[in-house]
Amino acid sequence: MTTSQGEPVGLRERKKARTRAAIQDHALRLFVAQGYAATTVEQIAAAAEVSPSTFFRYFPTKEDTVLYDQLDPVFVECFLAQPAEVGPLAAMRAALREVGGNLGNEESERERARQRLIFEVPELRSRLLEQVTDNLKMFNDAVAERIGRDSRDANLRAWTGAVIGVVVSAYFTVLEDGGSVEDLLEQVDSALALLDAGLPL
Amino acid sequence: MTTSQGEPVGLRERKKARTRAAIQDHALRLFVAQGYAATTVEQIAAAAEVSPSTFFRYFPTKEDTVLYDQLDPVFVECFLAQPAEVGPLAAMRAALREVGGNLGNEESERERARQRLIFEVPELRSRLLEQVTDNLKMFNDAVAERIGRDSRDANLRAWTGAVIGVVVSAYFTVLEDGGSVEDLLEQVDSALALLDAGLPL
DNA sequence: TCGTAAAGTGGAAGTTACTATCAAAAGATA
DNA sequence: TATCTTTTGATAGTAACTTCCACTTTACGA
Repeated sequence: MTTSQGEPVGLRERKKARTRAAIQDHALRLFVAQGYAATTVEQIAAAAEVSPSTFFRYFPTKEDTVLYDQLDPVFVECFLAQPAEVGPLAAMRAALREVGGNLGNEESERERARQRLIFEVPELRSRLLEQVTDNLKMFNDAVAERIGRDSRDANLRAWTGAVIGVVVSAYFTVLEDGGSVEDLLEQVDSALALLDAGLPL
Repeated sequence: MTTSQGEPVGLRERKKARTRAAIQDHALRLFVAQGYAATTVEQIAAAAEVSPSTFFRYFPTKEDTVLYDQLDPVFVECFLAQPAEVGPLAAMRAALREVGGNLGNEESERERARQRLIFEVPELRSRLLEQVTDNLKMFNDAVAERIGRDSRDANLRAWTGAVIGVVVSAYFTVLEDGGSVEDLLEQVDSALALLDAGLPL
């Protein structure tokens, strides 16, 4: 009961995926409609037609319904798939464009709502930043391997830190101005270009 | 009932300051002794001999007992006090050295415990990062004024983002290795030196 | 196809962080 | 001393999680 890629797709897995998606969809919908804090887990569970216990089996916390990002693994895969001769910054920018360019209209709108929620609700914002530092570690290791350098190299760590810092800064700037997902990609990309040019002040 | 600086120092204020310090001290002590999650607000309140209601009047959340940083305003003041001809990066490094060099032994030990807690407890970590992005904004504005540039300048924003990113990266690297507060200052400083040198990869 | 193991679900009961309210106590002021 | 303001503690609540157990549904070998 597996695909050619080896992923199991039995009835169980499909049902699980559907339940998970239903919970997340209803959660986002309710959050947008009546606010994050004002929406209880019980309401979400009721809307998704599962019990509260089941809710917590799918999402460890209420926050995770917003933070769970389907696009993230796609981006990572895309980054790693870039040809070896491309520098790490260029590879990142290419991956960004590829993933961002393939967003359907509905997907883009949903993602925008998600980003707004994260930006506006302090608890979500801080959790996002935690994810970012986790990604910093993974990014650092990936780049280390890519350019054949020790992952603990101080130069490298400073550089990856700068990359992430630049991205976050651009990200928040766009969200402050209420920009779209497309604006987000554009601003992040040009900020990375500045970094590539040696951060001329 | 005020000093020559105009700060009120009545019995009330002094008692408040003492209560605040007592709560934070007992909180940190208990967290270190028996773990953050295992310590309840009731226990902290009991140890500090106040009611739980009073606890929440002094610290909006349990997290804040750890996150409240007495050194932060000192650092900001120190940064702003640097002579105008010093570049922003050099000013930052100077402020870092000044504040870090004046730490007493007890203060240093307490700070180390605080940093370890923040690093090890996910909720605290993510809250810290939120603080960092708030500081990013303030830092950006301060630098903008310092060098006479618009605070929304994309170049500037990318640059300040990079600075903060480099600092955070160094910070986490040291904490991962269980370093002291002195190691922390040293690593952050040399990471900033790398940034100053154009982040040679 | 049937029986059994495994996985998923719901319900109930408990813990704890946090909020709101209000009356009593303590400090400031005249 | 008398009064006015600030601070405190007690009480009662809400909601996010956790734990545990009995029940149903799905998977799979015989």
